Amino acid sequence: MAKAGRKSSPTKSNVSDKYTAILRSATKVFARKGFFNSKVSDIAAKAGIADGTVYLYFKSKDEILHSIFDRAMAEFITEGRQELEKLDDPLEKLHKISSLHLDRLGSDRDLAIVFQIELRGSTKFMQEFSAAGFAEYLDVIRSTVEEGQKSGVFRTDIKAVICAKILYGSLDEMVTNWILSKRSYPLAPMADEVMKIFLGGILAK
Amino acid sequence: MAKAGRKSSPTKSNVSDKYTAILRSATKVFARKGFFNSKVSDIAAKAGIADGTVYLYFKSKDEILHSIFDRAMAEFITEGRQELEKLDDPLEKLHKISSLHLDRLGSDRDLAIVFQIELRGSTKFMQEFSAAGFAEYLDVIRSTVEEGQKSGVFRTDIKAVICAKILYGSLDEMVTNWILSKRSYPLAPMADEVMKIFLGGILAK
DNA sequence: GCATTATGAATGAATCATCATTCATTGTGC
DNA sequence: GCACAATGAATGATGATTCATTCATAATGC
Repeated sequence: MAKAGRKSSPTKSNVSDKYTAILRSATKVFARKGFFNSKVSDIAAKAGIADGTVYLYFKSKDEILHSIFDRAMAEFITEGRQELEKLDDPLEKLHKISSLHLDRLGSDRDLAIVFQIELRGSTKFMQEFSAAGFAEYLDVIRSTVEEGQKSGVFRTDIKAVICAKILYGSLDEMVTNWILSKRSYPLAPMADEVMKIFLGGILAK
Repeated sequence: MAKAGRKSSPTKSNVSDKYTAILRSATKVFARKGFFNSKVSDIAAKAGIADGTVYLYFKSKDEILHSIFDRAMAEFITEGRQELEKLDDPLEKLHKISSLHLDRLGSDRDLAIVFQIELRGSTKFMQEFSAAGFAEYLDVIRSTVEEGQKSGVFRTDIKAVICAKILYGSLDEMVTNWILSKRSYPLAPMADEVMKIFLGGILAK
């Protein structure tokens, strides 16, 4: 049973069509049931294809999760770097990082769930994740902070690595909370709130 | 084959002995291989008992994970409240929260791994977690911040909930990083670093 | 004290369900 | 009618859970 009639499409398109259909479908299924509770047949069903077809595009269930991550992360980092290059002020850069982070995950709840929850569901993935994109991401923040310290905008009596972890941790927590919350609210605006505190601290002057 | 001779032990002790032995062993196994990749037989083996015995103490593998969490969280919250009652200054309270948080997890790596990684490995657990102790924990932080706002120590132009999430997120990130890092360093001292930034922000004056 | 029986904790082999993965078969475009 | 994509039923492995059985100890009767 095909999803919907599309037989006529003259382009031989569907080659990579199906690839992304599987990724999309898998993201939804993983988000809803968790990686280990998701059956490959669920993914296939939601993508409107047969179980076996999945294996024409992916070597294993694991590889699907990896691909979801690799794609999203690569895209995110690339786009991020581009945006950052346009800016000079380290302060503006940090702002941009925050809003990109929340924008991106805030606009795709399923992807956000896979990132926040499933990707961490095993130390195995975590370590691969950690080795790959994550460290890189933290490093972008860190070096931005250092820039700001050199230029005198930021305090120099604190360690840039710690700052980076704190900012990342704060954003991350915003996302996790947003995912778990029953109320639905826009995530992106939280960037300002986070920055307000991250920059100025919570002490009264 | 019994583990080792112990026939002579006169106390009938072992009743709850085995219960905690299983919990301890499970914490190790879960930490090392992840919940879904851990076999009940691994847990039993490490605890030095037969597979079936596990089911005399726990209804299911799930229940083991739950118990690990329930125990640790209850203990943590109780101890935390006690410590906080001794203090008046909201600022000191936040400090105490941070160091308790990092102390506790920093002194039991396996438990930390289960908390940071495994517990979040499924939205199911996450939501239960969220409903139970986690919300409560966040709330302790939030109300402490509010206290400080009323007494004038903290800025009033920021939302206490956000502050709470930021502090929690920051601590959480410190723990996660510590777990994933190959270098081993003491976690607890990070509390000061976090507080320095959380309180004062990163902007130069 | 000694033999005899009862208890229930502990065992671990067997059961049973669940899926990831494969592959013989069918369909399709050229 | 070929080359290749897609199918989905069958396969095989895995591992949680069960349960008939063992056995150390305790209780009882003498």
